[in-house]
Amino acid sequence: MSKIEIVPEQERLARFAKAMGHPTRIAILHFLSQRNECFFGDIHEVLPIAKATVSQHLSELKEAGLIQGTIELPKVKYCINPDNWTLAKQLFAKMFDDCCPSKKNSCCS
Amino acid sequence: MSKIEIVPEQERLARFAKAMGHPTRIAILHFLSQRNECFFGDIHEVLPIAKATVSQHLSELKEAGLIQGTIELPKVKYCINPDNWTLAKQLFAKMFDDCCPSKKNSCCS
DNA sequence: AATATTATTCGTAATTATACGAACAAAAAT
DNA sequence: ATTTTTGTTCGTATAATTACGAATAATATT
Repeated sequence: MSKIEIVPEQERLARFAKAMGHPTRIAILHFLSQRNECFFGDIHEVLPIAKATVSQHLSELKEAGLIQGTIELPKVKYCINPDNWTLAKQLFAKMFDDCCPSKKNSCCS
Repeated sequence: MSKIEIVPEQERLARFAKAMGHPTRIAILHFLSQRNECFFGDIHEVLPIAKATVSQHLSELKEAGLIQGTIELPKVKYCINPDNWTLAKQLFAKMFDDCCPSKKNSCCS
């Protein structure tokens, strides 16, 4: 049997998933998705955690590519990264459509 | 401003995402999605890691609910958990549809 | 120049994740 | 009864994550 080779697309999907793998970061993404104006302070204000921790979570989301931040002194404005958001959406959809229960002859029959 | 409350649905989504947040586990899910028969040995055979590690990754996926394992002595058969697979698919889709770039007046305009 | 505002980075502690080989468990085959 | 087959669990080492307060940076305001 040939070995599994993990392709870049799978690495990317795992990276997106990892970034989404914390309740606070899901909450941040949801919050960002509901607002036009999204400054760091707004996000921090509604979360029960220290600002250093909020900043860390935002970094994780930013490094994964799911959000982007722009400096608007003295504030920093965050928002969803639309291109990568679309990419992530597609990669997840592809993954989930790859298999059951929609597909016949699946392992889940 | 009211505080964010993380709802169970978001906890569940984060749990799914966390389980998918490793390239090896993405590869395992993809492998399972492509096969009818999925024994532990088949999975281990195609991965370049120790069986103890494979078992750990399968546990993580199982505890998150994405897969299920049934004993067929002396083997263990793994497959996608169809109900939770559908749930995960829906939760991710809902998350990604919640926001841009499909939505107008989004934060990403 | 000094102070205030805003958010990141630093330093650190505690927890969790990842990986391995060895030991173990359970039943089938000899 | 012993051996073989198949996976899990144990013990352990290393790395990464999560969280906090304090320190810092960068600019605007006074």
